[in-house]
Amino acid sequence: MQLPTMNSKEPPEKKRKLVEATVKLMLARGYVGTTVEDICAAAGVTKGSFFHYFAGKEQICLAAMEGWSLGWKQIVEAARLDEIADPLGRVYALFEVMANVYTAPQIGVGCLVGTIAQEMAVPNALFRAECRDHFGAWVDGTARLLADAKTAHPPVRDFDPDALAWWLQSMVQGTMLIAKTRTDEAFILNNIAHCRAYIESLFGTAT
Amino acid sequence: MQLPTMNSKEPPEKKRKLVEATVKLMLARGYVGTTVEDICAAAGVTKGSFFHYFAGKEQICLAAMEGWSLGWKQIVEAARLDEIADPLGRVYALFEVMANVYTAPQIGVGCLVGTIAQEMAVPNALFRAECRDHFGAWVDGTARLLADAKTAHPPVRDFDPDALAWWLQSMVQGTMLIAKTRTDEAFILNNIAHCRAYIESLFGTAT
Amino acid sequence: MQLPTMNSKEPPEKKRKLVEATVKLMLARGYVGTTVEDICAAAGVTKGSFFHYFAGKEQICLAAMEGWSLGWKQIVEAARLDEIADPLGRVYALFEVMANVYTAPQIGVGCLVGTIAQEMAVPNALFRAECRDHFGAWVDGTARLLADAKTAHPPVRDFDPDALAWWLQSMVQGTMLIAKTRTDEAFILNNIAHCRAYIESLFGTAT
Amino acid sequence: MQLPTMNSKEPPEKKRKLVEATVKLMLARGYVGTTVEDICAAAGVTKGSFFHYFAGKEQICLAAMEGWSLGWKQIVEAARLDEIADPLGRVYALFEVMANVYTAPQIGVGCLVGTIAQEMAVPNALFRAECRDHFGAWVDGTARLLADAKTAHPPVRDFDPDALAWWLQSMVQGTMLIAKTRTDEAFILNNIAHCRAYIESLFGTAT
DNA sequence: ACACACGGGACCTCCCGTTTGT
DNA sequence: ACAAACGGGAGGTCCCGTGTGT
Repeated sequence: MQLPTMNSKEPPEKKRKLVEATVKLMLARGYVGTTVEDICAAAGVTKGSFFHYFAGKEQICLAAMEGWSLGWKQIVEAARLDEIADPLGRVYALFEVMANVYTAPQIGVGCLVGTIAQEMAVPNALFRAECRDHFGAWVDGTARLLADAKTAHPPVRDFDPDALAWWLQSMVQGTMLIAKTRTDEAFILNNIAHCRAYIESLFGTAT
Repeated sequence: MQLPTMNSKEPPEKKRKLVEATVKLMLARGYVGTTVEDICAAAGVTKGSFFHYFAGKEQICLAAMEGWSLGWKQIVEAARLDEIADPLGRVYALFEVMANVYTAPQIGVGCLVGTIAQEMAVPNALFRAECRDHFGAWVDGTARLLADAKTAHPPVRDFDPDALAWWLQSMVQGTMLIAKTRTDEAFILNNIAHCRAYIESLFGTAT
Repeated sequence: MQLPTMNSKEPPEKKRKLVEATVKLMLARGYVGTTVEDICAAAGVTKGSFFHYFAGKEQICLAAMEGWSLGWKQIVEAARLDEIADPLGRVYALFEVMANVYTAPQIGVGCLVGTIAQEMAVPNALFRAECRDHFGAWVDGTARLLADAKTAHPPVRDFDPDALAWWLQSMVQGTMLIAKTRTDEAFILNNIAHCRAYIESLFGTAT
Repeated sequence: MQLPTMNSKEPPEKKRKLVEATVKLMLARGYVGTTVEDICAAAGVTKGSFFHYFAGKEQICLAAMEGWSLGWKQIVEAARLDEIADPLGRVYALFEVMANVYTAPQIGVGCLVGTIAQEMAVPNALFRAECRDHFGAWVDGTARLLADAKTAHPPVRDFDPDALAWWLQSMVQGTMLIAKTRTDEAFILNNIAHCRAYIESLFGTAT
């Protein structure tokens, strides 16, 4: 007898490879431009396996977005923001994390959720909702940081944490989008710096 | 009887219709997701005519982006920013223009150049360069406004007009992207307000 | 119920059918004049299957030429020329074989390699090389027979076996070409007779 | 008032250019592989003119074959074979002419009639007949030379002038075909030499 | 769990010839 | 005589998903 997967809790190797390949490919070529066969080839898997694990392209894309969000969540968690005493410091630390990740050579430039949203949000209601939720989750986290900062440091200019978090997310998405057309990472750092400067101006901590 | 084109200088009616349809469709479905057949159907033109005017999908897309940029240029020109005495007022007026256009029910939400960039910038070098140039043109115009404002009003916090313009363009792109997943236009107005607030903080004109 | 392929070593039935149909159709209509749809219809196969087995029209054409050459090789081998004691007799026997095949109602008149060469050798480097090699293989075999004959029977007029073999192949190709415009097989036999007469004159065996 | 064509007897410049382009292109790419637009572009003419002079692709191809045959006729006539006293010498002189033309860099390698025949003789009855006639015309001329030679020099081995001429034409076609896959002109000269050697053997004039 | 033959259809490209106008 | 817009349709490619068997 043969043991299919040692740890029945972990997703099978092939399934993981497929999702990884999907993330990488769709990040670069978008949803429609990525074919199931491309994904299989990149994952070193046959189509038979693909359709064993996923009902179709749509499903693996959803899984890839889920994986993407989870990955970011882990990156942020790994930064141990909660160990930073000053709530406003946590916000600035988040900027640091983004600066580090976005300028490091990873799977590729861009945000998978944003890429899918741009292409599929209008024609496909499911993707629209899913992307909105992923954006929303990120925004919720950021809004919480901002709200905490606001509580700790009365801002010189009032703001709605939620609205500001959406604004920040917009900035992130726009930066990732334009970064696809440029090579210099100075642009990314510059954008982050301006965002930080704005936050500082709100809290009156500008030097 | 119908006259094909009275004025031989103007592009033929059908060609214009094709470009318009391309803008509208690609804005919503992206490049790959938009079919030449869709474009022809939307423009009320046969495929035979399509290939009479354009060498292929790529070419009509480039033409569509050109048209998109031109359209924006005309909108901004129509706003007669140069009639505003205060250079900084011109910057704020530009925000007004964007706010008006983005919240008006036009061809659809989003930016065509950004949509193409997201999907095609990585896999297609031609599109990458073209999108970069379109972004660059918009940025140049904005940077000029900012530079003029800087000359007229010494900022309380120094900034590079060019870098700030790229930051603003990123904001625009990110906002358009996320707007595809949301229905409320308050979000767009909120983002613009935050940008304006940042500019105000730079010039020390915040109330 | 039908078993797809019993012997996993043999190429699938459908693949073989496709190659056969390609040979037959391209022989008659040439490369460009033969459509993939025609091939599929003639083979009783769907286009989906076609592209499962072949990357494109070019590939199936190469396979068809390969099959054509292989078929001729088998025909010649079946003639058991090596059992003929006199090397010169083998040459004459080869003429017999050609006469038999060319006048028998087979898949159609003509040579597939020659047909493709005529149409594709100039514009397509791959086909040019491939056709040259197929011609070369046939020529090599014939040249060997001629060299053996020369060793056994000192010719009254010297000749280069290789050059003579190329001359013979030219004759074969020209005959097949012109045969496409004529219906009488006497023409083919007449051409072969003249070639044989020339060989006889070289060896001084003319009656 | 404007004179369309000075000499109303000569075909218009554009018409001639079209035929020339057709010859050149179809020689290289065959009939189906040559598009009307290609021809127009190569001739520096618009499609409007094309369809003014020719009813369609088929017609210009027929004209091109006619022109090709006429060209050869003129080349042979220019050789002034009739000024050669010995009829057999005329035959050998014809070989010289062919050797000169085929090894000179002309419009391209190959025979237009043979190229069209290979591709179109089977599926298109009109082309089949036309090609057969063009071949026949060449064969008739050669057969006459051979018949004259036979009258003047009793051959050591009898032959039918007509059948021998067809055999020679086959050789010519096969040589042109294979030449498309090779670059060395030595091959062409070698083939002609073998043909001449055979004729010599028939007349007993071999050295 | 996985491999692969297979089907149906969509998409881009482009071609031939006509129509319309100069 | 010539130029160009235009139409209809076909051809090559390829893609997603299913079925069948191991």
